[in-house]
Amino acid sequence: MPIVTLPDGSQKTFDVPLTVMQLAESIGPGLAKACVAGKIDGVPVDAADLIDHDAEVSILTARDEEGLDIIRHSCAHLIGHAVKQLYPEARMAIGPVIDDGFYYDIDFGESVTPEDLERIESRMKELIDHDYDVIRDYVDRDQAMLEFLHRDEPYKQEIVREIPEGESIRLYRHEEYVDMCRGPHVPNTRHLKAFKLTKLAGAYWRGDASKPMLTRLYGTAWGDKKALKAYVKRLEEAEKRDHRKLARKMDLFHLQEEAPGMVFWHPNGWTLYQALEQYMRRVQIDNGYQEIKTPQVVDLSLWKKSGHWGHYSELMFTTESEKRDYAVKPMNCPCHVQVFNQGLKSYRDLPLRLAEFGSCHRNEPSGSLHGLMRVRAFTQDDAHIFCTETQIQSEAEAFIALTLRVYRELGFDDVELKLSTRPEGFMGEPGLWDRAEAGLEAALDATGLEWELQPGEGAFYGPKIEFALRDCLNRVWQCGTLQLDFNLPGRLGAQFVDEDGVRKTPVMLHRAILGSFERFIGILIEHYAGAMPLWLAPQQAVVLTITDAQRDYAAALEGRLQKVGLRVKADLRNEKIGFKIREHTLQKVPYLLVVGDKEVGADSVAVRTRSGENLGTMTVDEFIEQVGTELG
RNA sequence: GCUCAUGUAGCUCAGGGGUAGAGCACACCCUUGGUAAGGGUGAGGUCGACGGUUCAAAUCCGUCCAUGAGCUCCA
Repeated sequence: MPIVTLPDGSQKTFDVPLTVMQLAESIGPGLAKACVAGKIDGVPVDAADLIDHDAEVSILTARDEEGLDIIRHSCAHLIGHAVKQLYPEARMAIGPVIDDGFYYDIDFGESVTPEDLERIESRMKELIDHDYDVIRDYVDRDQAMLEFLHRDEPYKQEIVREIPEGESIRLYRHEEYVDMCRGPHVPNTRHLKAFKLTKLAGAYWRGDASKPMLTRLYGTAWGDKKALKAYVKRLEEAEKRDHRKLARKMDLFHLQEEAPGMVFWHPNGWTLYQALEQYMRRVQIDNGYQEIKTPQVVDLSLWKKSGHWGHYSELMFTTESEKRDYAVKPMNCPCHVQVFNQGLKSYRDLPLRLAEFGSCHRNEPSGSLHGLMRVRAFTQDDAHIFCTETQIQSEAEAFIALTLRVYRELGFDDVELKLSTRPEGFMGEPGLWDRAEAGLEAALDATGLEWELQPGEGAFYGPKIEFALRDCLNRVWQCGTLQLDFNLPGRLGAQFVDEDGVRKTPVMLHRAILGSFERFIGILIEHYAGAMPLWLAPQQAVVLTITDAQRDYAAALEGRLQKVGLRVKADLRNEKIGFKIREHTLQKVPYLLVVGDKEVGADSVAVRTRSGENLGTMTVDEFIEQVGTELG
């Protein structure tokens, strides 16, 4: 006699246990039709699952985020159904849900082309039109193993083997195809009509590069075709923000074959870069950092001593001269320790904060290069803080606060914070790690923001905090970082004389706010879709003449505005004003200053913004004052 | 590094076994026009590189390089 409590608080009493679907039917035929699954006391269940006790039950439909995920998950199974019909030799691995969609990793035993993807999608659509019911079976481990032995599915067998004995396993039958899954899944394929296979790629089995590479088929699925269409449209719009495309349009930088992963900055891009660097320099000076500069090329012996050669020799550029081997620096830390090591340091010198806009080279794997986001030559806004163990906490707190402030000022409120703690085989005494990790946790909690714990992901020499931002396609990129280091100072002989007169080894904090200028600028471009804030815009204003009669006035105005520090150019070309406005609007120049005979006579400009807003006519002094206020 | 795809004019792209095409950009001329593309003429290409097949390769095949998507990696 289950009493069912619905999400709106109403209750229904039934004489006998009933399925979720039967409950939906009792509420209304529309809901039954839309029902993809349910939740009993918060636990997602199949529509075919039984409600046999008093419970809070909700019906999931495509309108619920969870309902959508179920549709996506079922689409993955549908891939399996179609693939096994078309490619009986294919071996199915795993097919989970991801943001906006799903994928399936499959071992086809042959290469798969985009044409195959179309074929598979067509077959999936045919199968959907069967409107067949998805049948769910509960089996034990032996039965599941038998099923996948019969079907010769080695990857599924491997998964079954890892499921604890005695646990009930759910099999989902799609006509002749069977998949194994925690579920829940849709009761019928008619719920899967709004899907699309989007791309195909390679992916290692178990995410392990030493294991076979499988073919991953990606897809997206939605509650209805309208939502699918809107998603595709959204994606297209997002791709227009791609920093590589905008860089070409705005003439910011380029990359070319002869220097893969290394940036050729153009005047516009370098202006933006410089504006950002000046800003960061100011931030560092105001926060107790001292700027230094260290060599690009350093004898290999230092990299051996620091341990980097042992770990990263493959990824380092090397050179040789007069029978000495050198490496192009892949990071700044060992050099900063050299600066610290000059002269005997006292505890009174700590914390000592050394900053460098450090140019580094890493020979990243060719396949990982990605526009400005992943390059081989980059400049970090790097700094190392040498301090005592007791200073770690306050330094970490100050750094996190500073980083979040900088991000806010650059327009980012949505930052992903992660804490990575000790891995297996960590170095140093456990007590030190305990205190350090607790300190970082407390510092993160103090921000009041959500953060993610990544247990075991820290470096062997210390825990770390990461600050990550997202690009136009929602891909996550690590930017800021704070990394504790209990190893390097000792290795490279850094010492200070403590209060008690004893020489001790300082703790070192590696930290960067932007991470690298390259990556951060890439993120900035996509974040603003090229329309940079006034202070970062390569060109802040442009003077547009209507006819040649205003050439002298425009040229003089250009000089006058440059003199007050604005980045301004005059466009004196013999073109129609509409043409010039279009061009500079597309270039995302914040202010377009139109001058015709009327303005010449009144020492004024007609101001239009890149967003198309007409601010009307104002005197040149008024304009200067206005942008001065805006720039702060 | 791995899987798949792509590489043709400065850019965006079409074409495709018989030695190249469009739009925009560029140059020159006309036009002097008040808020998102005025008109005309012209110049511009070893079709990513190197091999192979062929009477003939930009086109077909192979290798390499770069780029894109994803995987792995990222001190």
